[in-house]
Amino acid sequence: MSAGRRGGLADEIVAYVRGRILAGDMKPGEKVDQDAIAEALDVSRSPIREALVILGQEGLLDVTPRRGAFVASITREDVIDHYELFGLVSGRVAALAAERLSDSEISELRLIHERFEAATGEDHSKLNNEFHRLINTAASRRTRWLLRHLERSIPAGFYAFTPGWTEQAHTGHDEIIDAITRRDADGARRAMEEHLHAAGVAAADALTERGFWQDAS
Amino acid sequence: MSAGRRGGLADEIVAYVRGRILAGDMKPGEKVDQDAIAEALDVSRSPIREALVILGQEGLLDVTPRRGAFVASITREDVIDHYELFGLVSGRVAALAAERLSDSEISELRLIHERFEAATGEDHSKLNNEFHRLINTAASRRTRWLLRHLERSIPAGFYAFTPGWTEQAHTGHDEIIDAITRRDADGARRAMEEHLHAAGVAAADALTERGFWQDAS
DNA sequence: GTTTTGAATTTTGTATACAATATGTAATTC
DNA sequence: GAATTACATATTGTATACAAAATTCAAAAC
Repeated sequence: MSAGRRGGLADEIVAYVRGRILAGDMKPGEKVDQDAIAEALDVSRSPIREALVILGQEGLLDVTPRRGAFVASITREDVIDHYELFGLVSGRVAALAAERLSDSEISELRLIHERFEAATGEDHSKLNNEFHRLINTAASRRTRWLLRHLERSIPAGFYAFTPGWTEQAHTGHDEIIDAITRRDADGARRAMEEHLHAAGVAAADALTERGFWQDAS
Repeated sequence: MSAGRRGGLADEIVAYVRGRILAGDMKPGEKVDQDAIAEALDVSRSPIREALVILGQEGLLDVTPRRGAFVASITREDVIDHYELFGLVSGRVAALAAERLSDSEISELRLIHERFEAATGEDHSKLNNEFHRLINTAASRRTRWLLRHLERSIPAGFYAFTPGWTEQAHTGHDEIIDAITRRDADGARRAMEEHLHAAGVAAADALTERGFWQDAS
């Protein structure tokens, strides 16, 4: 950890380990060696242990008291299901948004949506975040808290926006906006649930691409 | 931490701090002093820091990089909302249970329910857990994972079964069982959502009783 | 040949030590 | 007198040290 970091090393280590797992670099069931990370990143085990605790809470690691941390054995079903749950909560929020968002907020949403359509590469992820974040302003504090957790937990909101998925996402956003504009709460819920289900499939496919799931050694 | 503990001190510290917060002993906004806990429990700061990370993830503490951990300012609305979300997920599981539980499992559920009715004091919490756990067998692995988190997070599943709440819980369970027996998925969902909403109100009231929310100093 | 047992080694968990930042207090300035 | 600055203190974050448990591997027993 070369840069003159002054605090919050654990967060960087979390990002590092999560990245390696999601990249398919560390396989499910594999042991996470604290000393190995310590050497790789040139840090002590203190912040590493805190990072492993966080990843354990997120569900990416199984942490057993005296045995250590292991990469969780996540199945395709887990990922699909995770997004389904994400959709359950997001759907409720979308329904609220259809009722509570002001007209000007809806205009802003549409603007973000149009920029998404025109955008390229990296920007898609950023604009996607903006899109969902604006909708989520309709949710309670606690709901937003839960969404944040679901988002960073497991393989959510990480995968690259591949050409195919970008197109699909655009269609999904389109339907969501339409329903919200119509003030159709139930339609917004359904559209959001379907959108996130599709996102789950896309995420699972992306993980398959990366050689996630199991070790073919 | 007198007993000859061999590993997993952090979990005990989590329980200790969470207990103190939920008991209204540590007030929202108050700083959590690592040294103070270290002295009180006679442990080093290493496991304490891991405990604070966990409690931060749970939402009971606000942890800021170089400033320390503070008791989160949880409002009554947060608690109500938390249970609402809990109900959203549990409701979906109840709907699944109405479709998927075998007849013998439903009989078992009814048995637990009858024991709950007859039970006294401490047993209510245990039987309540059994009741919900059996229903949750109908859920996917990931859903159970989320429920576990929602359950231990914030003030959920902690409060004492006061006479009034026990009665209310019994009524709620009754309706849930009826709907499941009728194989009425949507009815089970509604019954579960209502049950957990009532639980949220009960929890919020219990916290009020304990002098939670704010410091009247 | 397989299983069991028992040290040697590795790795985790906790404690302590040290460095850097934040906090609190008092003196100084306007 | 209020605000600001400089210094002293306290507290956090990270590194290192040490103790205990788990894993490994080889020798011995069956």
